Amino acid sequence: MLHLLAGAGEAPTVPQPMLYDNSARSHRDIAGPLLSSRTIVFHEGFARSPIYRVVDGCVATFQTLADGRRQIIDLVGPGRLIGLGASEYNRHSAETLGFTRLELLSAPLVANQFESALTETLARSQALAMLLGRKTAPERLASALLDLAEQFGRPARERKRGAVTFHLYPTRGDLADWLGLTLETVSRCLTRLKKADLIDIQRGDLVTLLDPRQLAHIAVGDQTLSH
Amino acid sequence: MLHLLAGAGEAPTVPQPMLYDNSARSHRDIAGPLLSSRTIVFHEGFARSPIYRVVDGCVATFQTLADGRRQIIDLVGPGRLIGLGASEYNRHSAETLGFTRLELLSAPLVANQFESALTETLARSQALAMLLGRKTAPERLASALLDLAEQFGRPARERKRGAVTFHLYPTRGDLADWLGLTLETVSRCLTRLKKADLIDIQRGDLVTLLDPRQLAHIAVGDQTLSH
DNA sequence: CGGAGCTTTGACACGACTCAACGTGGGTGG
DNA sequence: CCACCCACGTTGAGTCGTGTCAAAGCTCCG
Repeated sequence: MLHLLAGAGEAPTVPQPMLYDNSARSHRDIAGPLLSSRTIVFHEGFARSPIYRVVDGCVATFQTLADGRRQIIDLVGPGRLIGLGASEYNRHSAETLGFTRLELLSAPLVANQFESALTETLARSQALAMLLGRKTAPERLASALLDLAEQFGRPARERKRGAVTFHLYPTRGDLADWLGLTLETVSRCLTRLKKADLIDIQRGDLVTLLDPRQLAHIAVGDQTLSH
Repeated sequence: MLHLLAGAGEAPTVPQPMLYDNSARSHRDIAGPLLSSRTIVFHEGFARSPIYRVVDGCVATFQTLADGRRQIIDLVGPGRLIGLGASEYNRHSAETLGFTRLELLSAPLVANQFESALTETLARSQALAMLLGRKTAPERLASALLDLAEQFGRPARERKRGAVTFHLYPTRGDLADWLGLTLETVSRCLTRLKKADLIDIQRGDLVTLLDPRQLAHIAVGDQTLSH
């Protein structure tokens, strides 16, 4: 089920914060409505959205081709901003990947961190280009898991080799659309990573990186993954 | 032969414009030395470079993996800026792809257009991610040629269907590193585009787009290219 | 118990890569 | 001035990684 949060058709000169959540229509808080999974925050080509900070949860930003092919540009976790690269209209869409709380940033608050946030977003986008253009499927998965661990991870109870555990917001299909692969290839690579004892997945969405250092080696091609 | 332009090892707090060109060492002009092909302007991981405007020619920005795999992040033509996404150190390298004239931008000059230039760079980087993650080889080539025409093109003498001609700065290998392909695949796709009468290539580096509209259809997958 | 949505696994196909040979054009030095 | 060289480009044959299509397995939840 898809909910809409912001972005009517026309472009107000001053972007208007128009927050409402169909699934819980009582919410009108500027501060932070709780959005359910698969809520569209803003839509590519629509009037520029205001800028939000992800307080909790996960947001995917993505572009879509006419025939339905989708490329996820970034997965955004707590603390980071969404709605950045827009000009008059949004350059991409944004969708929540789980229960997510956003915080609307006021103009002065934004100005403060605008440049550094934009620079970081650019750096991540360029790292993604490197990944998409030149890395193999296992390298992409290793890179992705390390990134997610950094954004969503808490140190695991098991202290072995700095293991990290995190909640996996994206589905296999989301990961595929992020990493330029298919759902099946993502699944197969995760299986290989499990069999190599580099990761563990419990209950489908709880991931533990058992050996981040080795994953990092795989991520940059210093080491290959067996079949 | 590789020339070095900027970026010693250590990081000065205030980035120092240190322009010199080994191939013509008399140049010390801040205004605009003429750089020969394959000159490194700044290097990934080195102290942050100042920001330049490309006056004439072409600059490639790229990242490299330890094993030599290279991903070109952007090809930058006249009027656009390089050196943008850097923090304390450069996030990528930059190299000229032909005789190129740069202009050093002073701090106030930069501030003026910093945000819009950064936003445009981000938009281009995200478009590249879409291309790398989800487009086929012919679609990538069509997209690339249209982009280059916009940056380097002058309307061709022949007025047929809005044909455009431009000087092709990148080699087949450069295009491959930009589009996430191999040199051979790029060559084969260009041959197919020629045989379909969509483009023409004279003297190896002068490209004419004979039917930009149809190329645009191919670029977004609305139409496929015969073999 | 049954169904929906997501995941896993297998068999097969195909696009892009690899390896290799050959062609072409511009520059250099004998 | 020509022969040679070198970098770049083209083309072909065969391989391989990833995509496609299909079936079956989980897990949650009504």
